[in-house]
Amino acid sequence: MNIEQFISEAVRRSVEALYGAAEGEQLQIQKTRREFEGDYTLVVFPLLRRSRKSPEATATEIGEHITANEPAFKSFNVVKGFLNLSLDASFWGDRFAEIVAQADFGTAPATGRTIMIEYSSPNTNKPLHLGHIRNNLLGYSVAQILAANGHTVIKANLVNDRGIHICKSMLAWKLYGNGETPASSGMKGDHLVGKYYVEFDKHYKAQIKELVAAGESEDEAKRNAPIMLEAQEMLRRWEAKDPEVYALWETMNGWVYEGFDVTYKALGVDFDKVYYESQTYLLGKSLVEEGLKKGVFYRRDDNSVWIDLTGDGLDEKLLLRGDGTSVYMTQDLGTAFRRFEDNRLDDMIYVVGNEQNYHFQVLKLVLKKLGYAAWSDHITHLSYGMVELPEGKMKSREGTVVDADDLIADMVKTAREMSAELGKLDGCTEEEAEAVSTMVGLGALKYFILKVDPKKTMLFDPRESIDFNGNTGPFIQYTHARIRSILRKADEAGIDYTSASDAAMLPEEIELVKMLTDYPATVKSAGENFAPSIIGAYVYELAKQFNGYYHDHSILREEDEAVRRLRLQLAAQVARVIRSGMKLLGIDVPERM
RNA sequence: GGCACCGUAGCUUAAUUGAAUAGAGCAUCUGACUACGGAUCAGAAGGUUACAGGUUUGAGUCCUGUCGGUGUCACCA
Repeated sequence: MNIEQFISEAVRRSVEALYGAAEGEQLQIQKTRREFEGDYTLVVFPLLRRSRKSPEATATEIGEHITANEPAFKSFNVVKGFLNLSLDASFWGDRFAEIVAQADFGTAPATGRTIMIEYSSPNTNKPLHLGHIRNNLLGYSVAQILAANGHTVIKANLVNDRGIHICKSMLAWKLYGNGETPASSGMKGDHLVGKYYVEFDKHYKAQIKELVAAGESEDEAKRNAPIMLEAQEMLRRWEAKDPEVYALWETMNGWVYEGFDVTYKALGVDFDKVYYESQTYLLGKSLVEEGLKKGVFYRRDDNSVWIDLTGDGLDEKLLLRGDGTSVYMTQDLGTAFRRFEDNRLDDMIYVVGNEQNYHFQVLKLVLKKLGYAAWSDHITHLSYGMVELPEGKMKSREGTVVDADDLIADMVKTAREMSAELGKLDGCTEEEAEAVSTMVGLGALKYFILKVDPKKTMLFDPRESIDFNGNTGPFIQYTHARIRSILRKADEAGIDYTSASDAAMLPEEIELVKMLTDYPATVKSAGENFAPSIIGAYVYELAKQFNGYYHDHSILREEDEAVRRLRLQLAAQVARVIRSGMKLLGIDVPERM
C-alpha cells in the first residue's frame, strides 16, 4: 500500500466532507518534522479561503473530523496553520509486516519507458582522470536508480576515438616512440598513449617557439608548426581510410581500450552499448547537408558550414570545416539522430561536464531547427561541476591532473592502512583483507562524490571521505556489517526470526519502521531528480538512526522471545534497505569488515 | 563584454512542490558506558542563507538589481 496516498485520500475525505470538493486541488501533506508530535502534517493555509476561518480553527476542525471518522488516525495537534496527525501504532505494525513480506521492496513496476543514459565518453588519447570518476559514478548510479523506478535503461558509452587529438598521439608515437608497446614498457595502454599525447604537445610548443623567434606571429606559428600540419594531414588520411594510418589507429586504440576496461572494472561501472564516433560521424555530415537544403545552415566562402543562432541570443556556430572534416557538433548531431532512430527512446540523458552547457544548448536548438523537436525536447543534459582537491585545482596544462587509476589505488591503500591500524584485519586472510579494503576505499570515494549536488563544483577530501565516523560511505558499510554480524550470531544460536512477532514496538522502533516505509518514495524522488544524493542522505540517516537504537537496546541478549524476534526482524530489514540503497549508488557492502 | 551556473556555520555540505525554530558531518568543548563489534552514544557551542529591493499568509528556494567566484563564447573534443 502506498502510505502517502492512503493519508492523502483520508484527509481529502474529511476536507471534502467539511468544505465540499474542489477540482484539481493539491493537498499539502508532508511528514511531520521530528521536533513536533505526529506522523503526517497537513498545511492548512491553502484551505483558508474555503473554510473562512482562522488557520488554527480550520486545522482543529479538520483534525476532529478525521479522528472521528478514520480509524487509522489516533490523535492530532495543531501548531499555527499546521495540523499534525498521529497514526495508531498498529498502523505501523502492519506497514512493517508488508515490508518484510515484499520481496522487491523499493523497486517500482515496469513503466514501459526506455531511457538511454550516456556517460563516461572518454577520448582515446589519454587515461581517465578525477573528472571522469564523477561522471562515471553519476551515470552509473542514475542508471541504477532509473531502473529501480521501472524504466528500461540503456547504459551507453560514446567513445571519442577519432579526431585530431588521437592523431597527435599517433604521430608522436610514430616519430619518437621507437616501437614502444604496453607489453614492452609494462605501462597500462591508456597511460602509454597519454604519454605520447604529452610528447606531442612538448614538441609542438618547441616548434612554435622557434617560429616566433624566426619572426612569425603567435597565431601564425600555431598554424604553421610542422608537427601540427602533419597531424592535420594524418586526420585527412584517416578520413580517407589510408591503410597505414588506419592500422596504427586501430592498434593504439586497442591499447587504450584494454586500459579503460581495467579502470571501469575497478570503479564497478559497465555499459550496455558502446558507440564509436568513427562509426557515426558520417551521419552527422549528411544531417549538415539536409540542413543546407532546408536553408537552416549556410556556407561561407571558404566552404565551411555554419548556423546563425544570434536570433536566439547565442552565437554563430561552426558545423563543418572548410576542408570538409567534421567537428564535435557534427558528430553529436549524428549520434543523437541515430540513437533515437535505433532504440525508440523516450528519453536521452547525457552525463557531461558543465563546461559543455553551451554545447548542449546549441545541440538541442539545432535539432529543433532541423525539425526534430520531438527528440530535442527529450534530451537532458545531466551537467556536473568540477571536482577539486584540497591541494588546489587540477589543470591538465599544469600537469596537476589526478589520474583515476592512481586515485583508486590510493583509496584502497589508505583503507587498508586504517583498517590494519584498528586491528580490523587481524584474523583475515590476505584475500579477505584486500577485498574489504577495496570495498571500503571505493565506497568512501563513491559516497563522498555522490552525496553532493551534481551541478556544484565540489571539493574531494580523501581523508575526510574515508573516515569511519560521520556522513561517509565506510560508516554506512560498517553499520551494515555490524547488523549482519548480529544476524549471523542469531543464526548460529538457532534463533528463528522469520515468522512475525506480535511484540509491541517501542517509539524508537516505530521511528525506524517509519523511516523504512519512506524508502520507495525516496527512490522515486531520486529518479525524478536524477539525484543519487537523495539516496545517499536517506541511507546515512537510516544507518545513523539504527546505530542510536542499537546502542540503547540489546538485541541478542533480550530475554523476551517475541521482543527479540521483533528486533532481529527490524535489524534484518534495516540491513536489507541499506544494502539496496547502496546498490543504487554502486557501492558494495561487506558482510563483515 | 554577452550568456550560463554557483555563493548556506571555521571547513565539507543538506533542505522534495515556496511552509513550522535552515538540517548533518568534520574540527572544538562537556559528558556516558567492561563494550551482543568503541570504527560507540548523548549533549553544547557555532547562521543576518553574499548584499539590496520585490512578490506572497509564508522565501535559502520565485522576480529585479549589485558584488564575488567558475565556466563558455575555437576550423579542440
